[in-house]
Amino acid sequence: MKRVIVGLSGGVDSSVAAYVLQQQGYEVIGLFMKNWHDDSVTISDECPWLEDSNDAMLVAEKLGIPFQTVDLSEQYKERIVDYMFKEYENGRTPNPDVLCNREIKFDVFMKIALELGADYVATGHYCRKGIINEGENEIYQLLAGADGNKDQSYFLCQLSQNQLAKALFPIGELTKPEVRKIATELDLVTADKKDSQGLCFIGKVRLPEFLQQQLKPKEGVIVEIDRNSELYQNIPTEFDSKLDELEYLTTKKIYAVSHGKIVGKHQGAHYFTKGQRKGLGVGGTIEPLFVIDTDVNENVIYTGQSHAHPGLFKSALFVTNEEEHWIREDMELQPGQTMDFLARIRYRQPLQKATLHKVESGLYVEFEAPQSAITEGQFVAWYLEDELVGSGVIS
RNA sequence: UGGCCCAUGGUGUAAUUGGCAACACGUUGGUUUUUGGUACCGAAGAGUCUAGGUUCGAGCCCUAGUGGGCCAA
Repeated sequence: MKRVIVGLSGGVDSSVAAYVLQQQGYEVIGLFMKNWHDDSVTISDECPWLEDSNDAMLVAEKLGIPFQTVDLSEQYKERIVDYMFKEYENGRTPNPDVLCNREIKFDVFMKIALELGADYVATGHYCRKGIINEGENEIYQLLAGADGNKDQSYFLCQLSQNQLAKALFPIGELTKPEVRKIATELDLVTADKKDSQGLCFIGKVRLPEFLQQQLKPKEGVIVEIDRNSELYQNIPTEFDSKLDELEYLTTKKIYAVSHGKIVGKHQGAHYFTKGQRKGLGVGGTIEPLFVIDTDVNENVIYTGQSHAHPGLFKSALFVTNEEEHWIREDMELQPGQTMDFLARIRYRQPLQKATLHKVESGLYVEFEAPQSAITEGQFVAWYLEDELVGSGVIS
């Protein structure tokens, strides 16, 4: 009998995942990871992890499976929280949950599970795993969950073949309503529990307050750039080569205070991200103001009116070699190669038609339609049909 | 110094040319969402610069003051 260790989070999804594994004939062990215990930055819910671990235990009891708890908060702090601060400090916007899966759940946690004699590690993610038999080898695929509304493959976009080899996603074929129904029929305590939101393990936090632990507030100006600014005029349409065009499309606009007018003040440019609307505190405009760029060196925030402001859109992005990742190693493009994919730059975004251009220095992702708020530090993930083929950090 | 114009919620504007102040943005609460962000729904904010006056009744009219802008010299 194969042994599976399932990461019980204290939510419905992982509860049902454990049950499904049981039904499939695995020897199931539940393991709860505690990754955070500083509730000073969370919003409400005095001690969320305590309640979660208790729920996880009750579910394990109900299913009659062994249950243990591991404390990974030290590793979480080193690998996720520190990374977050570093990225924000550099004016980028990190995606801690993608990293959490790569570094914690499918690395630290997975190693612990394997040491405990597990053959597989399972989680309650809405995604599926496919296997292609290639002679003696198996190639693993990361596929979108059957529930198109909950598909969480994006958050697993940084997994490797080795990690995928040992992973199981028991609820990937189910929809959220089906999962809830099963939990209700089994009378699990988590059946009606609200879906988790916000930072995985930390929960909902007020980000500026959280960041202020390390990034000190610093007053700066907010500048509004007119949508008809000359910065957006005279767009070349002819290029000597495709590479020139891609380079042009991914070049960042260099804004200066003199390009617009000062409309307000902020307490730190690194607390803001591209595409952000709330929190600027600047009123009096006909249409809402969105952040189109932040300059953490000069500590200036550039904004523009309306979600259709030209400063918000770009039709291509670049990923450096170091930050390019292929789940399907066998499909990795070689310099000079080009291929059409479907891509998204944030969770739950409808897939967009895009073309990947591989060059010596990295990878260009060119979208058919211009995308709003392509943000440095976030992940772009590319798909073929419902298979996530690769991903990278936007630079 | 003379002349002209303006003064409304946090911000920008509106109010059938006298009948108890509207809209947008912002703020805030919630919903959606295992990142940031977005989107959606709701709420709270002014009694109209100050002091007088006309009127049944004034943000809208009159007088003075205060503050700001413009032209002239």
